[in-house]
Amino acid sequence: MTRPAPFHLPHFLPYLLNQAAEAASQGFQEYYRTRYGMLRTEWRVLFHLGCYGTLSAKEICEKAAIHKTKVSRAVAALENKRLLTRGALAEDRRVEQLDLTAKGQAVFEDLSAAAERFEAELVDGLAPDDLDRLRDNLLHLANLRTGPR
Amino acid sequence: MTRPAPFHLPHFLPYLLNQAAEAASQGFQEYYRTRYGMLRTEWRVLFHLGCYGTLSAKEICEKAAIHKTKVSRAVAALENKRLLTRGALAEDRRVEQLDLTAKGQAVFEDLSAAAERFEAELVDGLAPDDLDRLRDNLLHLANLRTGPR
DNA sequence: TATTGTTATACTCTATAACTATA
DNA sequence: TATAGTTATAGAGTATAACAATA
Repeated sequence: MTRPAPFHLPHFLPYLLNQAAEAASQGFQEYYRTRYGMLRTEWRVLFHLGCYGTLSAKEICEKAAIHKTKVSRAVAALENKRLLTRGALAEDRRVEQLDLTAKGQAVFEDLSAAAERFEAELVDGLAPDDLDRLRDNLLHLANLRTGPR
Repeated sequence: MTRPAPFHLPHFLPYLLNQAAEAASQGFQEYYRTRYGMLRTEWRVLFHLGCYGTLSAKEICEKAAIHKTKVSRAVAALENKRLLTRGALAEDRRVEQLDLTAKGQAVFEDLSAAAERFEAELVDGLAPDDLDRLRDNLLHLANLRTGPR
């Protein structure tokens, strides 16, 4: 009688990645939620503008692999909080140029400093060499599929 | 004038982990959803019973770090699909022993074979040595926090 | 009183289709 | 016709509190 090789759940990459992602996001999530009442897509949009400067919604969609409906709602929420402004683009009036306000910039700076602190905690137990490889490998996995989100 | 070090979003571990986890889960998720109409917590519960044998709901909660309300609903769904049975425990009648039915076992075997195939695709571009380290590092990150879920 | 498990509820997240306006 | 962005809606995921039954 043949028995199938036993499946070892804790080694299954999609499972392991989800557990690690949830654990790693926890602290930062609580920070931006309680401190600024922001949701996940909101901080992501804010960080894209903070890191890359002026962008259109579509450019954020492409860079972050987030669906346009999610970006649209996040932009509206950030606008209500006075963290960004929309500017018209003369050449193409369908496009809106998004920019952080001074307040948005300040929030970005606080959040990115917090992000650095959380990350420092996370990588505390990892060898620097491991960390580089980890990032490379995660990036490789993330890019295996580039679909709508 | 001092400028803060620029924050590099694609290197931020919680972000990178989430992108990788989503991309990696995609294929398998579609498989168990379209083929068996199962949800995320359902396959996780099924796999715990398939991998470890008879368990109580509480034991699944602890092993998988899933909140008891989610496990409760997943167990009810799997029971409706005739994939598991509940048995009373004589010593403590609050506890229910959960076991896969023959059908549940068959589904587990099909899904775990599918999981192996998806994982093989994922790790295709990784050096075997990298993969071991990756698993170790992910496990380390996942265990930094063990909270309710 | 504490524990196992269920139910109710609300909020966040995701996915899709239909829409407006501009091109 | 196609593109940028919005709105509506439903389904999935998460979190919490209140509850029943048993210990």
